Amino acid sequence: MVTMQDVARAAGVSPMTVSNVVNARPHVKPETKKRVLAAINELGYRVNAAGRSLRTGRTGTIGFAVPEVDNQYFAHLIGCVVDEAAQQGMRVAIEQTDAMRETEIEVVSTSRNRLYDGLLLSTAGLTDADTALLQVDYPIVLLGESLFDAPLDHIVMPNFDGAREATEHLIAQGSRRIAYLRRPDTELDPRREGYLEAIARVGLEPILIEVEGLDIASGARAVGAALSQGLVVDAIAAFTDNLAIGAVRGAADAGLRVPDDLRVTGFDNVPLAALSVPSLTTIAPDHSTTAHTAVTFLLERMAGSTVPPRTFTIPHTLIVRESSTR
Amino acid sequence: MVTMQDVARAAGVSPMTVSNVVNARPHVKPETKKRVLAAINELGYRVNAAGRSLRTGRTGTIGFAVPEVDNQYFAHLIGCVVDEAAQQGMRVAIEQTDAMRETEIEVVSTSRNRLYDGLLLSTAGLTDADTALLQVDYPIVLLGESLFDAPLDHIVMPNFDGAREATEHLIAQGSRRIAYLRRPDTELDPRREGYLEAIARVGLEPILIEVEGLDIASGARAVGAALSQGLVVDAIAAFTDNLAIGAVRGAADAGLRVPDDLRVTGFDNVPLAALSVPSLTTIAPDHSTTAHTAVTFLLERMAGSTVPPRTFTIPHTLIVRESSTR
DNA sequence: CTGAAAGCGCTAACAG
DNA sequence: CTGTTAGCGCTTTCAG
Repeated sequence: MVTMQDVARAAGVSPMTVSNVVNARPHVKPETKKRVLAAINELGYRVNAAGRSLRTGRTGTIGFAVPEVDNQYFAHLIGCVVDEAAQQGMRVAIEQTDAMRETEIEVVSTSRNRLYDGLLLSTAGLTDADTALLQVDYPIVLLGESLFDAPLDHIVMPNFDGAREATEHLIAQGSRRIAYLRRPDTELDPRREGYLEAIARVGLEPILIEVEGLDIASGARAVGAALSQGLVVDAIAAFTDNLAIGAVRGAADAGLRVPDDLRVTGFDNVPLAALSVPSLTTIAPDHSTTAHTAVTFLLERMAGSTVPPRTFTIPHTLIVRESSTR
Repeated sequence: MVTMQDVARAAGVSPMTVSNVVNARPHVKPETKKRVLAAINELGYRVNAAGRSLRTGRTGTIGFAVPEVDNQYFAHLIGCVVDEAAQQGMRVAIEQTDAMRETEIEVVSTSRNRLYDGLLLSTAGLTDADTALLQVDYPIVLLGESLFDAPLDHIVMPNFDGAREATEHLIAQGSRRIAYLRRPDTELDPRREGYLEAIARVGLEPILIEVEGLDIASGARAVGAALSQGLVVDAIAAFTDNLAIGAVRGAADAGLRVPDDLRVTGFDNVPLAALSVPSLTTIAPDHSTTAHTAVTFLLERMAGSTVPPRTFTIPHTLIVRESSTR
């Protein structure tokens, strides 16, 4: 391995000068700089990130822990975060937690994290009881659900309002038997609360269908099973776009067509939502604003900011497409 | 920051003993070990990855460079690779290259890579002329297209055979005006060659539709435009599932229904393929075998293997679904 | 079974 | 503008 020492020797300067050149610091005579660069090229020198990190205490990498990479919503968000971070000169390492509390805790607390200058944590499994675990000596920004309050910056989805608006839209379209396709495993779901509020406001009967997982197949199975068991509904508000797309498939399996027999709405506005057949009515959070705000908050903390923890609610719009209109 | 020194002092042992405990090495008296673990817990000690890396020369992280994270196919493959690597005790950092040659070169050659013990490179922009750039002092395994031959392990897609089989399937279904939805920017496309072979074998006329990008929207636009300009086809073999799903959308925009008016096949078998409406006939490469083989090859190289470069062709099957059958 | 010494590659602080 | 010194936290080596 070629070290700074080697380059310094070859160029007839000190390692410090090589360091100055490599880090583009001012006050290096052009002539010297040229000699150093030539030596770097000739020897094929690359700075050793471990040495630099050990010295500076920074790695230039932020971690991004997501429940699942293979999920339209997170895949898209990862793309946005990677772009945003790259603009600010940071790399992003992805950690997959499988939405499991243990894995999330492991990501936060094990040595792994020392490879990161900060962590974006899209948590799905942690609860109020775990907030103490989030008190670590590097910055964390929480992303996604707003299920508990740790003293950390927090980017939250417009869960309650978004789900309420989607449900109101279905009501306005004329649906009266509106089911909510609910996530499993948690009693705390602001989107369900939003749905329930809209339903209660006009005196309709709430109908809940529970899925096993958050993938498309789970949505298809749950809706297919419910319909074939004789459940009568004329609309479904799904917890996510993925589930909504699965619901369309499940309806097809039960011989129902969307939107003719059944209106469907999603949540997330993943890229596919605009392009599936039928295209999907959904709540669209602004993904790039999300990524931008999350990365900015984190970098500010990494730079030492001590302003009180902030909560940023992602702006959203209802996008009406084919799946809910006739 | 708590260091090994601190722990050693607190436990009344030497740093070396702490190291031995942390790394689960044998020959530490149980009693000593208990004392050390207690101190670690009390002080909240975490090993510093930079220090360890600097000393050992390894980081425990492999890089995975993909053209695009926000792409069904790669998102799914990333999930498989992360799982596979985790089983082997490795972390995965994702690099996004946007399929650009410059970015791919940057990933390979800049200092960034020193953070990785090895690199999985799913290349899309490099050509024969660039193979010299891939001669670096850490292992690289190439993934995906087989457009050039570098002296490296290479996992290749069953491009030619897969596309030929998909096209033959469309012919067997009765289609006679079969278009190939081709990727942009490259003259080298083994999938197109497979399509052309199948077409030529039965004396049909080849029809090529070119897309601008590889996302769903591009497929929709290209097919929608071609059909509305009067192109008459009764089947489309698409370069990828993404494009196929877009093609279904584009056909709908032009008033055609799949499979009634138009048969469609894809390539990749992304999770959505089974769950879209209509479900998508496609070539299914074995993703988990892909991930397993890629990670295994890379770890073998990292362990010092010097066997000649290997080429592994991913096994595949044709999965017939609704989009191509009436 | 445990410890002492040395050094991995880099850069902060200061001196010249 | 350039060099010297020192040390970041860890583990390898070898001695006890």
